[in-house]
Formats: sequence, structure tokens, C-alpha cells
Amino acid sequence: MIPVRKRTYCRATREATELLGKLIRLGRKERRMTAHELAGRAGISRATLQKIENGDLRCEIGLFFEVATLVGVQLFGADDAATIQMQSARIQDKLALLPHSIRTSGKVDDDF
Amino acid sequence: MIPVRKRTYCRATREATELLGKLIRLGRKERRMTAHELAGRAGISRATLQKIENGDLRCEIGLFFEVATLVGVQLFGADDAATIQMQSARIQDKLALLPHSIRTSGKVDDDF
DNA sequence: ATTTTATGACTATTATAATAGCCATGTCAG
DNA sequence: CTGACATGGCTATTATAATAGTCATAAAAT
Repeated sequence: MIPVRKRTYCRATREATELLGKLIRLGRKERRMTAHELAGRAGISRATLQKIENGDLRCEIGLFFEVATLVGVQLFGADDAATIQMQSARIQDKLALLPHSIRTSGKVDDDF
Repeated sequence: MIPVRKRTYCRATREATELLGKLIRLGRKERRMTAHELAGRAGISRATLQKIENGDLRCEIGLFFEVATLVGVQLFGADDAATIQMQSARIQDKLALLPHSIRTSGKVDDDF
């Protein structure tokens, strides 16, 4: 029973997810952890970890990031939650300056 | 009907996902796109886009990355698929040097 | 060489994400 | 001011991800 694939993803999406999966597998092996061991620590099944390391686009982002964190893969160039949170706060400030709702009347679409 | 939350995520995971969501919302507004419009381009529902921009950990990573790409959010510091693919190839080479399967007998666990 | 076990691949089942559709609110443009 | 529409927040339904489990293979360790 072949599942019906309907969704498509652009190449950048596929490549990025594949890269993240490989970084996770590399991190795991560098730390000499088995797939079984890492899956246990992350609280997921070994099958799901396999899908993550293979760059399966349909896995939860939370699981990807959780495993990445466990094996020391840097997200957004930061190794700790506090640094990421600071970036988040800065983006929040920029967001506050923009209008709450976007109106598509003028059709300007500046590319900045 | 309150859904039973069982899974937990570490702070770094939550912060990183929240940051990515905010970067996406910022990117969308800078390009003056409505949520409806962006959801349409990404081929997802507006409700899912809302969850993504709010940093919902349970959304598919493929949807996160797809939307991020559409609004110009850089993944892994690269703006094109080719550059990401090159990074991927390098990681692949490093992986090839490591042993195929990890044995947990010696219990060394070097941190590198 | 032999044993042990880490990994890849698969299936059926269960949990849950994604969706369509709705209403209420808010806010931007005229 | 006010009317149009963008957004947030729900619900029920459907699609599908996550799981547990098994089997085969491969590769470390002895």
C-alpha cells in the first residue's frame, strides 16, 4: 500500500532538512551514542530517530530540534537557550514596529 | 476537551522554534504578505501557518522550512539550496570516516 | 571464525497533526 | 466614522506521524 504523496517541497527545504539530519547523525557518532541510546534520551522511538537522521520532512520540528540539542548541534549559531532567546527578543521588537495586519491594496511588495 | 500533554521539550528547543516562527512572521510582513496569501503559496492551511508562526513544536519540519524559504529566512546561513547541499556533502564525508555502528563497550564517551 | 549487537527496513496500530470552516475581534484604508 | 478584511481562536473531521515490534544484515569485539 503505497501512500499517496500529495505535498511537494522545494529543493532548499529538502536540502536543509537532510543537512540537519546528517549533522545529528554526526553529532551522535562523535559522542559514541547508539541510535537506541539517543532515542531513549530524547523520549522517542528508534524508528523516528532514523527518520530524523535521514531528513524526513514530515517529522515534528520539536523532535528534530530536541535531538539536535542533545547531540550538540547548534541551532541559529547559538549553543544555549539564553542566546537564542535574546535573538528572539530582538525580532519581537522589529515585529512590534510593523503594522499588525497587512493590507494588500497598494501592491508594493518591496523586497527590502 | 484538554489534550493530554505527555512529551516535554528542553528550553533550547522551545526557544529555537519560537525564534524561527518569529523570523517567518517578520519575513512575511516585510514582504507585505497576508497569512492567507503565504499559506496559499506554501500549500498549507492558514491555521497551520498560524501554528508555525507561533512556534508550535508539533508542526512538520518540512512545513516550517518551506514557509521559511518562501519568505527569505536563511537556514544554516545559506540563501540557496546549492550552498546547503555543499555543507551536506562535507558532513557526509566526515560521516564516512566514522565507524558504521557504534559499540558501547569501552564507555569512553570522549567529548572531542 | 564466532558471537554479539547496532542498524536498516518493514507492518499494524494508535496518537495526533493538518485541514476546512466558522465566528469574533481588531485594525487599516477610504 | 465605517466598512472591508486580516487575524486569532475555536470545532469536527480526515490524513498521517509516531510507536512497538519483528526480521535481516552487517560490522564490531572476542
